[in-house]
Amino acid sequence: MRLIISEKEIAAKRIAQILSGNGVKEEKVYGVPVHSFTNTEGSFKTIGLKGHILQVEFPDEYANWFKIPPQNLVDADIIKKPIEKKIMQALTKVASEADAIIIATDFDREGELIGYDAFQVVRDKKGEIPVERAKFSAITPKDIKSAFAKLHKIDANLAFAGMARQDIDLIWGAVLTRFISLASYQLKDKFLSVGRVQTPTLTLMVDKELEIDSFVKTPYWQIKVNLANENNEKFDALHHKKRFLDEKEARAIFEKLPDKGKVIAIKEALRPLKPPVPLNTTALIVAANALGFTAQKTINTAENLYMNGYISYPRTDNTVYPNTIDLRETLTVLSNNAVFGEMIKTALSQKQIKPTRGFKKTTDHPPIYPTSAAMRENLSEDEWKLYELIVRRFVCTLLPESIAKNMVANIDIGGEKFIANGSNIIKEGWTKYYPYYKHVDIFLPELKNGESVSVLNKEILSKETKPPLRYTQGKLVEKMEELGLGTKATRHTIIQNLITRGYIKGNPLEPSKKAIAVIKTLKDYAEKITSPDMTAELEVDMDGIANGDLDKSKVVDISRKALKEILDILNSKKTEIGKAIRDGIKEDEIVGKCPNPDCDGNLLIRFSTKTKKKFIGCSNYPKCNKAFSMPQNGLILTTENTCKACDYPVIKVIRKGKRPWDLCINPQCPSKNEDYKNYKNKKQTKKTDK
DNA sequence: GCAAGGTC
Repeated sequence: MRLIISEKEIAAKRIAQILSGNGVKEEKVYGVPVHSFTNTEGSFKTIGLKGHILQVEFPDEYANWFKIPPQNLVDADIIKKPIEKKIMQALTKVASEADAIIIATDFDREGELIGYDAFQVVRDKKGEIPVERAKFSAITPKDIKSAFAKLHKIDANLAFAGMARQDIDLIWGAVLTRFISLASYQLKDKFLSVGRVQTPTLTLMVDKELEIDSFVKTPYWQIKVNLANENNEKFDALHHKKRFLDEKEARAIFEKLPDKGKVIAIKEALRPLKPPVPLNTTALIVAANALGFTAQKTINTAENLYMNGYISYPRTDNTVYPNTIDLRETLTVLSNNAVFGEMIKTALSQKQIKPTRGFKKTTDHPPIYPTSAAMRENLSEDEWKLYELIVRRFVCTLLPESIAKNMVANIDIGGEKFIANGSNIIKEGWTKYYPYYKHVDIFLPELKNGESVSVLNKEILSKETKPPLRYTQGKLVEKMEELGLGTKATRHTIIQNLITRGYIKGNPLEPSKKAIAVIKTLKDYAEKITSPDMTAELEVDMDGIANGDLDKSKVVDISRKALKEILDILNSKKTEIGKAIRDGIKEDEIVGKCPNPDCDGNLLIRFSTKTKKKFIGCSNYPKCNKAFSMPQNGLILTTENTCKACDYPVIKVIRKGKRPWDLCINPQCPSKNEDYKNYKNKKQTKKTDK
């Protein structure tokens, strides 16, 4: 029997179905599904992992943050700990009867590592066993059959490249996280995390915030006129000098504008509007973000759709359909839902279907596309919204382009040049079926050269330049991909982590003062960890390991050395760093407006030296002595929200292993407050337990 | 109690 190991259960099942000639038998081994079948090649079993089954860690003796100085972690051993015990047991049990292994994990670097780890686990238990690697980019019969007809060697070097990443991430992450947390006394639930991906990501938002803070608005003026042509069709035009920095100059022109003008030039151009390219994970997050989905919600919803067979695998970098996907067939399947009838008919009526293609062509999976027709009533509202987006996007990648006509007219009014723009779609292709893209139609009548126009109205618009915009989750994911930060499967988690750590909040995302302080000190003393360059350099090294030019342990050792140098500097500045970060944290501790009607103060998180407890008190103390109690444990975050029931400020409580909890600070709040009662009850039962 | 990477 040959054992096929895949990265996930659903793949194990489908591979068995595709390769079996005469049906598949499913059994459970330690609760893990194992699929058996026989074909002309012999007998096989398939088993699915759950991604990584091993995790890198420091040995237990390094667990205590106080006893072990961070620098001791730099050269500490790294062990691999099983994280999926049941799967390990099932894997070794089934493998004990196997005479060969076929690794069929995802066709990317982490897939190679996951497969290699699984192979090692088997070999440790059972001794040498032949191993081969199946490489495929989509779980379609065509792809799977040809992958298993031509098996490859397992690529140990590629797996070693992944291992270098694991080691470096753990060492840098643990050392710097512990250092910065210890230096600022932010411990347990409040620890301050640092990492190769999260810290440069946070830096993006902090830099943006600093740019916004230091932005100086410049006032400017525009002259706008409303005109009518000889047929009395009305339209707007703007003085060709779009921005007057001197109001007097604008006003002087404005005052002497006559009430007649003349068209002096007309330009028309046809502009093709290209249909969108196939969706990968980033593009899906961006598109769904425009519909109000957070990155996490998009991923969760897409996972559900995938698990129910409605869409293809949602974690992919690819934006080019492989030719093993039958596009016409897929369209036909989708037409089972009449909602998409007309759109699909239009797509199918083309003699030749020519899909668009994006810049990224990868081997991991196909782009995200719908795989079966879902009915609205079988999906949740969010699932339907996302599914509809994926269907429309898919069909639009197969539809012809639309064409817009852009017009520019130059108009002379008393010797001053004005410009009128117009745009409208003259041929509807894909845009007709893609409501997420809205072409801005600007009306401009048919004008003739030399035609006279009358000025119906004129105004001076007083405006200011605007600071740069904060990142939305979509824009941030896009930027991360551009900079090579994180992967398709992790970017949304990185953002989510930064939120629960109290580093960022809101929509668009805004960094806390704590985040600004952490990034500032890291930039001063550990610049490397704040820049995407660290990832870029690691990628180069990983390529070197993968193609055999570099040695994994050497790469890790060089990285250790760089970290040591940084840590020496950090240690010499420990006191200043701690103070700077604690000062930042204090600034975050404005809970909200004081509810006392005679008081204009802010509620702040304070510490009572008498009771040795944190509490919420008014900034106008002792004039105002409003005060509230608050939870003593966990990370407490302030929010901009007020209670729906009583309008008092709301705080967020984050504790390990628990859901973030929004808490109204008013003890007499009318909705008060099952959550709060539960919290108190639990605390009491905990005490009595002891 | 540390990271980032998989998957649920």
